[in-house]
Amino acid sequence: MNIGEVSKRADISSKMVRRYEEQGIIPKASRSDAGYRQYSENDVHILKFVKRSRELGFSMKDIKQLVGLWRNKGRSSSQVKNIATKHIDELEKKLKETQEMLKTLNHLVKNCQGDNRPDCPILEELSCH
Amino acid sequence: MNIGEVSKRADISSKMVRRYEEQGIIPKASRSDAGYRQYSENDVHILKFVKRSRELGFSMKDIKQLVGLWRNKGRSSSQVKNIATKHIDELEKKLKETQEMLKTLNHLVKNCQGDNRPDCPILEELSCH
DNA sequence: CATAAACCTTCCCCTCGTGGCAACCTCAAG
DNA sequence: CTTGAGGTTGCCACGAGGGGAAGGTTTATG
Repeated sequence: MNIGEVSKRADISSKMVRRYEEQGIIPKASRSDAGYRQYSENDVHILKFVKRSRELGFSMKDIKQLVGLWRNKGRSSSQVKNIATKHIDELEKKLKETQEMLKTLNHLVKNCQGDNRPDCPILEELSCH
Repeated sequence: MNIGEVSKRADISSKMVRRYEEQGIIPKASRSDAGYRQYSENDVHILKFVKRSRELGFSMKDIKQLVGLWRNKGRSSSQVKNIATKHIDELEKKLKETQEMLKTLNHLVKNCQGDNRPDCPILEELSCH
């Protein structure tokens, strides 16, 4: 299987498949006589794992570890849980920050007429704080 | 006022003050004989405006427009409101995405023992989907 | 058989907001 | 006069990609 095929199957751009290989997240692909990367079903499986992990917001650093643990049958589930828990903490922090921003922004927008006049409480707030 | 002073007053690194100037977000500072950038109270004010806008998550592109509108007395508040509303929409989208991730992650972590055994529903989910 | 389209390779630059470092210049105090 | 603090420019890095050039390969078609 060439990179285009594996890319379609895992729904990851060829570009990123090459990059993941560089970063050691997926094993180095063997090459055809012409130097084309060759992939197996197993590679598709790994790439889907990576994709799903990205969808859950894990960083590439985390994913590298997760793939390692996934392939290591002697892992302990606590290692995986630690990575996930740390990630949850970070996401919750971001969530709170975003909620704070939204709270302020919604309040500002509600008080802005949005007409042709220049008076604008949004600019007021941004300038005075 | 030199860049270090204005940087302290607005709580923005000197680096970023120079960068904002490059990007045309703040006016080009005049220079002393030695080539040092010179700032006024007004510049501090603009930089604080930028800082506050960043804290509300606006992009630099948005901020450039906001600063322009702020300084333009002939603006209409609808222009400002449009920028803010678009930003709110984007933040809400991100918020939902983060909440979705957290929902899944919390569910997974709850079902993971986190012990010395290799069995791990987190890896299961990541690999099978 | 030749040619064109589709595919692969590596390499470099762009994003966005920021930090760090190097090399060099200037200013104020001891 | 020297020293240290602070200024100047310029380049490189992050993370997670995207875009595209320049060139080699494969495959289908006239």
